[in-house]
Amino acid sequence: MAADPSSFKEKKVITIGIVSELTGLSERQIRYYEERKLVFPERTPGGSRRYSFVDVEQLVEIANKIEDGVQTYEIRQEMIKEKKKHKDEAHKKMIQGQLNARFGVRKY
Amino acid sequence: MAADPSSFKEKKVITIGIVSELTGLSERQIRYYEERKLVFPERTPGGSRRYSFVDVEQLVEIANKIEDGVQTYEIRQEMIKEKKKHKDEAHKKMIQGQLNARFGVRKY
DNA sequence: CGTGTAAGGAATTCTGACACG
DNA sequence: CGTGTAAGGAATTCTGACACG
Repeated sequence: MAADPSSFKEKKVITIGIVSELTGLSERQIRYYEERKLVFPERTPGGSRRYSFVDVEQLVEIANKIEDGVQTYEIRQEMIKEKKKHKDEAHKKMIQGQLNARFGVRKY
Repeated sequence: MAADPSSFKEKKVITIGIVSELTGLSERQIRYYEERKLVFPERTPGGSRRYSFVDVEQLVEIANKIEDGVQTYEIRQEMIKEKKKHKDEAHKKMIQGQLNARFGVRKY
C-alpha cells in the first residue's frame, strides 16, 4: 500500500553527468538547485553526487517552474508545505491506527 | 501488458562503481562477465560503462551460478535458450494477432 | 577459468571564484 | 538570482598485461 522502500526509483545511483543527460540541465544548474536545498543527492565515499530517478523527475519540475519565473526560494516553500501536508496525513493515519488497535476494527 | 519500455529498471544509468557496491562484486568481475557476454552495459561518449537495475539483478544471479561451479560459457548457453524461448513466444503471439486480424476475434 | 593487481592514461566530478545582470 | 566558465585537484573508470592455477 505504501511506497516500496526498496523501490528502484528512489535509489541514489545516478551520477550528475547522467542526470544532466536525462534532464537536459547543465551540471551547474543541478548543483545550484542542491545549494538552494531543492534536491538532496547522496554522496559516494569519494564525494561524488548520486541521484535517484525521483530526483531526476523533481529536477525537471524545478526547471520548469524556474522557466515560469518562480524563484528557488518559492519553490522551496512549496516543497516544505507539501512535506507538511504529507506529515499531517501520516499523523492522521497513525492516530487512526492507534484507535483501531485500541478499540478493534473490522478490516473487511 | 508488455514491459514498459521506458521502465526505470531498464535504463542504463549506473556506473560500475555503484554496481560494485550494489552487488558486492568487484569491478574486475563485472567487466569479466561482460567480456564473456553475460551483461551488456551501454557506454557514455567518454567510454564509461552504464548499467541498469535489471543488469544489476542479473549480475547477482550470474555470480550465484558461478559460485555454484557453473562456468560462464554454460551460463551464456542458458541465456541464449531463454532468449529463444521468449522469441518463440513472441512469434506465437504475433501469429495469433495476425489470425485475429484476418478472421476477427471477440476480445471479451 | 575466474579473479587480483599494478600501470598509465583519459574521462568525470568537485569546489570556490569571477562574470553578467 | 540563476547560470556560464576557466582552474586545479581529486576520484572514477578504462584497457592490456602479468600472475595464479
